Amino acid sequence: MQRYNPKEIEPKWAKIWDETGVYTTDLNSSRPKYIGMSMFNYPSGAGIHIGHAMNYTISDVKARFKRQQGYESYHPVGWDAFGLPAENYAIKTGVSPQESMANIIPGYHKQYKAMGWSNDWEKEIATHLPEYYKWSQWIFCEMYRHGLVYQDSRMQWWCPIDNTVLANEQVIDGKCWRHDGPDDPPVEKREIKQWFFKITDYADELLEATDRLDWTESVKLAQKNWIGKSSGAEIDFALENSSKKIKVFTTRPDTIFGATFLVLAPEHELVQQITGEEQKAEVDKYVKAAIAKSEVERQESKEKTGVFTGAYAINPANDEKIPIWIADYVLTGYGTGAIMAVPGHDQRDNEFAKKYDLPIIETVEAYTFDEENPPKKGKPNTKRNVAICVVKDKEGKFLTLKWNKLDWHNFVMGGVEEGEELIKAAKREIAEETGYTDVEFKSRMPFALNSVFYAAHKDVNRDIRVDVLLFKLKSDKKQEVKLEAHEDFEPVWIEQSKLRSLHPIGGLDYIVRWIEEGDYVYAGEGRVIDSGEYDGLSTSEAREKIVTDLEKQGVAEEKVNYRMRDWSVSRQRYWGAPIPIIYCKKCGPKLVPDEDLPVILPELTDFTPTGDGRGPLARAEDWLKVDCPKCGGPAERETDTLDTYVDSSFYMLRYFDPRNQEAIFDSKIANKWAPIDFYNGGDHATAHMLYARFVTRFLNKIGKINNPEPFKQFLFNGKVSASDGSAFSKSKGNGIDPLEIISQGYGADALRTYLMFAAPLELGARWDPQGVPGTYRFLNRLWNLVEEFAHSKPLETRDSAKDEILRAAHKMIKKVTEDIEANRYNTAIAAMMECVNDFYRLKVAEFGNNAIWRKALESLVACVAPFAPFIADELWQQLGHSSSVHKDSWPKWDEKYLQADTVKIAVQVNGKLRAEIEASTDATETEITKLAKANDNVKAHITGKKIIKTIYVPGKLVNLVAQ
RNA sequence: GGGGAUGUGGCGGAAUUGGUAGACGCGCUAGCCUUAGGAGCUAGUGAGGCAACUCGUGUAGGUUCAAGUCCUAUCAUCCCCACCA
Repeated sequence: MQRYNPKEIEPKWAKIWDETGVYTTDLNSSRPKYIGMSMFNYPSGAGIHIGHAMNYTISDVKARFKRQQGYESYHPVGWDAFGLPAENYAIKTGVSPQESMANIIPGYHKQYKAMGWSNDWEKEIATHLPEYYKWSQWIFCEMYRHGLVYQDSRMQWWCPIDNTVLANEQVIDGKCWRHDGPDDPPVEKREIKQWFFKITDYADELLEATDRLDWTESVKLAQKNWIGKSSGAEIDFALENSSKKIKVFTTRPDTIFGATFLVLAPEHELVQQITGEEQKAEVDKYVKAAIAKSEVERQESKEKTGVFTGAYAINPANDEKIPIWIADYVLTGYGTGAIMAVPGHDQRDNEFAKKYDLPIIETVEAYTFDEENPPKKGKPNTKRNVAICVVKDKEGKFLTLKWNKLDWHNFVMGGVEEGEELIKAAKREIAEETGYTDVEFKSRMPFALNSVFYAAHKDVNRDIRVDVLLFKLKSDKKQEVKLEAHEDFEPVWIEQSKLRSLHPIGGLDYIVRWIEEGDYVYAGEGRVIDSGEYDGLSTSEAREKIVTDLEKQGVAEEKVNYRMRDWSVSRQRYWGAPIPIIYCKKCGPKLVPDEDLPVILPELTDFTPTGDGRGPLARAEDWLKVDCPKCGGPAERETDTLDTYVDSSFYMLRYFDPRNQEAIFDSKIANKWAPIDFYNGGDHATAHMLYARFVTRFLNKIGKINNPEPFKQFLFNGKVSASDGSAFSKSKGNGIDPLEIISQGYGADALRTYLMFAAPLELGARWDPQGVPGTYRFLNRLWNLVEEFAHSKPLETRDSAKDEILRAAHKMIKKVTEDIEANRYNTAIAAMMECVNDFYRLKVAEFGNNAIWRKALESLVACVAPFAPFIADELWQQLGHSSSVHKDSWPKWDEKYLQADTVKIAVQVNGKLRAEIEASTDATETEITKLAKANDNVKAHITGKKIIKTIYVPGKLVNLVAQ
């Protein structure tokens, strides 16, 4: 018998797999296809880390599982080779990125193979090779030809260290993603001319299709938020004494009667024109300061600031004259860069109005609904005004009424008579019901509550309007309380913290929030008031009607806005695909003709950015000078390179046809292989995924591919964290090197199995130094089991434990098959461990070379194979196979073996477990109940009691309800 | 501020439709065995109690014959977005 020695068998099998090409995919195979992959790797000098080990093992297990099931399974591999780290390394050391990639990537080959990942190396891709980035450039051209590319000057994030433009997502907490240390400077803004992809043209369809994706829910949500669709209207506000107008975007046109001022972003184009002489100095100062500030600094100061322009606009809804302010809480890049401020129903406008003493008008009342007593159809409606009287004493306690026989405990409240003044009515109620007479009115909740409900005692629908008033108890002075016969209640003072436990009337939540927070801007839906002809409408009705009416006057239109901006693809850097554009003085910017693609990135010796906004490519003078493709005159190439997200937005499709020199891919092959069946990763869940979807949709539109979505299933897996729960980081030096774990003697199999076993994939494993030894022990037990079997004597007699062996094996097959399918790898491994334990227990009775044991062990080895491929192939061979376990070996389970003769039934008395009985599988309810009652312990608990109910759950439990 | 997720032994985590809480692994305890190893095998391991039994899934209520699971409130941790009108 041999001992389990991963150090010996793993390199052996890696070599065999390499030589025999087990993982080479036939893209034209007639088998059903399966393609599973993880986000491709950025090659760095450091080699793979534990996070890579996690990510690629997840997709590898999936691909191997399908390969064993008979699919033509494809686990592609590639390198996201362009990007800043290699370039910065070049700046530092003078080693060109081309050279460092050539040094680094072969090292990765060895590491990937040592991890046992079943990649198809024949189809390897790398984004920095001209044969690949030709297609990055081609996509740029194709988008250009379809009107999806434009050039514009924009204020852009600028990293003062790298001297380059940054994308929004590369700015983290106000600093460059690569320089986010405490001593690093914040990012700046600079105006730069750059190329954009019009992804916003696809915003709606990207959003609309998101719901149907089989993706991790949180990622879908992040995509939706990123797109950030909001529907509303653009409304023109005419300027007073001028023909000019200001266009605002709002999602709440229903609140237009509450719009008491306008606010423009400091960068708004009209600011200069409308500012009055008197205000000019101050406005200029404010605008200058706002522009100089980075957006991050603006966000840091939470306090709203702004200045009055001196100009007025006319509210088109009511012709009121309202002042125009500028403030930096209004962003220039969203909507029209101008808003109508509704301080009555918007938190931000409210803060601003309070600070600068601008009028606040409420035009929306809350509408609440009593779900327990919905209005009944056909009953008359009776309207009523009601006051809720919140009385607070000196100790901060609140006066409530508690009914003695009813389930009712709440504030003092009562009807307001016709023509009666609200505060007077409230005081009267307080005095009548509680006796307190010395109360002082403090404030009224800024919006009323409306509710329609069925009042059973009067058999009518009540339509009530509730005002909430706060009073202060000045003294304990009381009058005599004369209660009517049905009024059986008493006043109770309660703490503020107990307010939420009052009887749940509709709107209680608003009232408590108003009491707790002092002021509370109601931004919800409801009923419109003080809005002229629209009074009484619901906010959604008013929204529609107001926009329609304003549209008729030609001053409004419905409008959808997206938070998402167009995709800036220009980078002032060297290490990327050159943007295929030629600038001609005569003809302007022209595309490089397709036949001249790729535009090869020239070799340089100096990689530092020029610092003038142009990238290092400006230094390649020979390369720079070129003839204009249109007029043939002297021209210059674009010196910007493409954002690396462009390269990674289509790589998954390039895998379908990686060597094609004539096209990005052959549509026939792509249509067979798309979409990617399984994709996973622990980063880039928003931007990369959205860009990949955008580009795929584009290729679908131009007829290159049938499926508009690239990824059928996406699993956003968790990261591996250190044993104390913190993240691994270079600076802490607490990283785990997968190759070191392997070379320590545990092997890749034990490492892979541990990573997949430690936690659900979405959660991410926590590194436990004892974890790999644990899965190693499991593999070792499996090894010894098979070895012992292989060396055992033939067992002629029928196996006495046959049924149990088969049941253990088939239970395991079922669980593992279903769990891998559903991405529950941790419980799949647990099932295999359980099976090994079962086999150890069973082999005590009888173990030897017969068909049953052989079959059982074979299925176990096959199920282990996706997780621990090396040991599986070795043991598969031990079991007498000459072909690899990694193809067409997946076992099937048979339900008939899963049935046992007897089942254990739990017996409860009043819901408490009292016994466990064994009954035959086909026993009837009566038989089982009888058996249960016969149990001694059960007897002890039911004697002297009457069994009033028996609940029987077939095959599981009996619950005797005794009294 | 907004949105989302998660709270279960000493630890990582299991638990279809509500139906025996703690699968599996780590750690720990005891015993066995031996080529004395980073080994293997067997048994035990939520808490309290001699026991019957009682308590137990962040906290407080509720629904139910029965709640980790459903409802209400609340606390904590983590992640994402962050003045988007």
